[in-house]
Amino acid sequence: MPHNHEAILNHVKADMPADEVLQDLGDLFKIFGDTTRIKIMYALHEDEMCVCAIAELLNMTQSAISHQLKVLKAANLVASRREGKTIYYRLSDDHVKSIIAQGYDHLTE
Amino acid sequence: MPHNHEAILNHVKADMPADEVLQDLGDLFKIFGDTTRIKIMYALHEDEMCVCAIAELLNMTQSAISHQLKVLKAANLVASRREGKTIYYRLSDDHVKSIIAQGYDHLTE
DNA sequence: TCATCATATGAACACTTGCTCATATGTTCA
DNA sequence: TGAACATATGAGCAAGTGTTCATATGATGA
Repeated sequence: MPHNHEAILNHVKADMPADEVLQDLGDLFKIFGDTTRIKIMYALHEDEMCVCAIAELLNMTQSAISHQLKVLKAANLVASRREGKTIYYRLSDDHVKSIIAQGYDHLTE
Repeated sequence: MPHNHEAILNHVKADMPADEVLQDLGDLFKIFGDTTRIKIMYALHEDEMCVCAIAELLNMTQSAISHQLKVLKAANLVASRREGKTIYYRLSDDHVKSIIAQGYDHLTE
């Protein structure tokens, strides 16, 4: 007969967050899981930047950057302000920096 | 004429990690960007578990779990030990917990 | 109001990804 | 050695994702 895990399962189940929370967590990290978005967030690390500057920095299309900024904004990872024709993007809070830093730590060990 | 970003670009470029590092960072977070893997890591949060227990907990195929454990192991996020026929998996370091915790913080604000 | 710059958006396509199914590997015990 | 259990693996497929291309929206200044 297959072995039994009743004890462990009951214990772990009790500590498990709701499915919805875990789904949201996955969705959040999915956003960090793309090099272009990582680069954008890194670029905004110290200062705000306009869309075309980011595009020039990453040597990518304005459209591609704009699409990604939309994703980042929807996840509350970046915020923006308009100044004339130009729109400046910045990181919306410090979690971005901490998350990336933790990831970096894991890599460099 | 389009506006100029020379100053900002030079500044940001200097602080930008190598492309390879950013690629690795993206690849790492990509692994956190899946609900099944998040659940597995959460399940291992406190204690090691064998494959079939995880499968039972998540109500998923043994094969599906095994495939994901392989991904997690390749990224050094989990480690395993054999005990007879059973193989127990555990988190390989504390970064997993910190990364998930940071993500959780971002969500609950 | 018209031309130009800055950004956003939608459709389409190539590429990736996670699961399933079938099967292989590895271990134990009789 | 063979049967049963635990896990791993490979191929295949449906669903998701990031970029491009064309075009739309919005703002400025002449």
